[in-house]
Amino acid sequence: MSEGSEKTNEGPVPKAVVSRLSLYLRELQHLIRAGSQTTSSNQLGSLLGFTDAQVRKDLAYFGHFGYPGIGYKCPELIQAIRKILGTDQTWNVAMVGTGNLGHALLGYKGFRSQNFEIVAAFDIDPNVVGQTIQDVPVFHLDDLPKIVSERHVKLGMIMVPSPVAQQVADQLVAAGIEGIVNFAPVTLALPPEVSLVGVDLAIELEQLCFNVANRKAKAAE
Amino acid sequence: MSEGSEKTNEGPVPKAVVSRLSLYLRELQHLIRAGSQTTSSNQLGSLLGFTDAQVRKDLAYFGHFGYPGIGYKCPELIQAIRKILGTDQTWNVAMVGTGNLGHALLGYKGFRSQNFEIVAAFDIDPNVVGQTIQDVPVFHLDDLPKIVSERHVKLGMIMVPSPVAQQVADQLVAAGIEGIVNFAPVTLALPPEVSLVGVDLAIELEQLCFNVANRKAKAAE
DNA sequence: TAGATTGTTAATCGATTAACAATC
DNA sequence: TAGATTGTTAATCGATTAACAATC
Repeated sequence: MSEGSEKTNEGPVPKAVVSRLSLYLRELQHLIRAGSQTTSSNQLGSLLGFTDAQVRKDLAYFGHFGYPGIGYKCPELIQAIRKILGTDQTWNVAMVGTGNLGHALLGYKGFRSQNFEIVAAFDIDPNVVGQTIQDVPVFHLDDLPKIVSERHVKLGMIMVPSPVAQQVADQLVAAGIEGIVNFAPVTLALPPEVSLVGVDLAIELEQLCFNVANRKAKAAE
Repeated sequence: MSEGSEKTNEGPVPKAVVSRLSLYLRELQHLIRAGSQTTSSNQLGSLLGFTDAQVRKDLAYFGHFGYPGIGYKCPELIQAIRKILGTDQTWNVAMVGTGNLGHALLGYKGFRSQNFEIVAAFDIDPNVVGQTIQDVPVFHLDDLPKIVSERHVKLGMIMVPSPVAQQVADQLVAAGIEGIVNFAPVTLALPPEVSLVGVDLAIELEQLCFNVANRKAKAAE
């Protein structure tokens, strides 16, 4: 087995590389389900629309995972990428806001299968506090610091209305959360040591819009 | 008023520029709500974590929207960006899949406020077909081509389980849809003339994970 | 062996930033 | 006028791709 632990490439890892790593992982999991035990940078790249060189370069940031002449062994590479991303262990997640979207996401199976576990939800509505949604207990927002500390929660998801998103973010940070996924369509100001990913559904549609509206211009180029 | 219609910069517009355009728009809308009638590339950039040069360069792809010595007039720039993105007119959207997540998104207010209207939902479950969810009628998937054509639907959202996502995508394409937001955690193969945006919630958490796990290494750089 | 494929270097390409004349 | 800020060019920086020796 190739020893992949030594990082061959110095310097910070570009954000784009890390996001492709997640795509490689997802694709490898599909390949395994489809019965492939082995793949290549060419196959992996083609499936995702990247060049083979890109795939190899991305992986080379973190070590040597392939076999010249052979390619990559799917289960092995999956394990390697999981370790790089940190998802070889389970991460506890807190969700703040149990409205339509939060409620729905509490039942989403896709998290646990990638080693994320929503261990607590938070709200201020007395009608939901104390309840259980999809086996997840709902606490009052005031209990956030206590639960985060007790359950070693490092990641949080913000599913509250925009006007209160920043204040909820501040509370998450104060409670010791280290990374936040924000679904509210606002820009959050956070200390630099806290990581942030924003998901704005209207913006995703806008991007599509631009492409569709400029489709013909694009085709003509 | 500055005439911003002539594109000053030739060639295709980078994807990153278009996505920042959406952020500028969102920020401008906040500024207006906060009472600002005017802003500058410096202010807009600072709020979002970009340089002022980046903001001006991005806008320069599409025209001259600012006033030297003054800055940008918020309402005017909002209108200009809307026009660039194509969201100065309403886009009809079809949603396929009315499970937890689809159901929740049918009630999401953030779409209409940016000029997107979900005019129809689709499913194959006889228990939901014929119903109305949040004022949106649910049709059988077989009716997709008819409704897409009748209602001039150009955009679709895939909210079905992963195993059927590709086949639903094919049906959307066959029905004449021109852009798709895919929430299923799979890579879709689409003809090049159809635009695709993928939203994978587990991947968003993975990105966070990597940053948190490498937080100390990053801080030391 | 011949064919396939890796890891890595060098070349290319594209995107960001700095700087500044023009403008208000 | 002096101060502020744009649009744009040139310089810098970083990311992608091509190419190939090394390996199986």
